[in-house]
Amino acid sequence: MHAFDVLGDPVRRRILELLADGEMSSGAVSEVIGDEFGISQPGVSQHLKVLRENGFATVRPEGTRRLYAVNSEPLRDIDAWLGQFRRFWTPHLDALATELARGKRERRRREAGRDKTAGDRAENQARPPRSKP
Amino acid sequence: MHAFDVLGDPVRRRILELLADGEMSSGAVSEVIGDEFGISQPGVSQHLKVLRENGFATVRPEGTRRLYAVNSEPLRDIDAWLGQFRRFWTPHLDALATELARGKRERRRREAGRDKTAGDRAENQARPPRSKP
DNA sequence: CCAATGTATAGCTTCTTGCTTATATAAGCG
DNA sequence: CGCTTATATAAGCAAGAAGCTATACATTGG
Repeated sequence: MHAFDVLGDPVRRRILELLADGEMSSGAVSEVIGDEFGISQPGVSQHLKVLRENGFATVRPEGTRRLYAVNSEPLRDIDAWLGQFRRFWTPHLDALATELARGKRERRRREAGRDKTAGDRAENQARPPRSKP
Repeated sequence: MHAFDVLGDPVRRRILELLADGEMSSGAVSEVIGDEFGISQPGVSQHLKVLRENGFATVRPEGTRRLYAVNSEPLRDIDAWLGQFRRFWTPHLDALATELARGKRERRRREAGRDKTAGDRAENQARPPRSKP
């Protein structure tokens, strides 16, 4: 199962949010999730299993309980994947300068007289700014 | 459909990667994807529809073709959600200092003599570093 | 050892999704 | 115009995922 599939489920996302505040027992998670989403203990347990098996969470037995905690590695992978798009909303300063000086004007010219469509969006024309100019 | 579900599919992720290099016609995308994943033109078209309807891509008709481009907003949303976990792998400097001075030693003491288990992972004990100490 | 508590697994059902083939729409060209 | 090319939609099917109930396993306290 791919990392993105794991995060595709709202219950699992919520569980991770809970774990982000520190370790939590399976039971404690079940209670909150059961409350918020109305699903049974086995249901939650299965989600925990998915998180576990895909490296999003680690477990530590403590007596009869099982304490879950976030493991961030897969999240970091996702972050890395996202990295290749990050330039779309955090352009480098020089790229931004180029944008302002050249792109916008040119774009505006092309659009003159047309009605407002999706074509307005910056990334529609944006070529990737070279990383090392 | 949630943003994470959209990215759950490898074909859609790949399409976004293609679009990240600039606009591409539906047909061009279909060709590459069909090649790489062995799926039909309608199959690709449906994926493009999902990307479109969920705001990951915009379309611009040009003659008989349809040019697709990345729209980064939903990606930014994902990036934002990921933000609440980013501290796990990029601790603030002051938090890092605290870590080094206090956490590590304490942790090591607690672990002394135990066998190597999942408990070794930093985030297992990690409480969220206060954002503004 | 037994019962109680905490947690996980099994087996089943239902809903969703990602394909496929076939067909519709739409623009360009002779 | 009608044909071709580019793209989208429709309908149907198969696989997988998420939920449920019932049950098994494990630790602990009496």
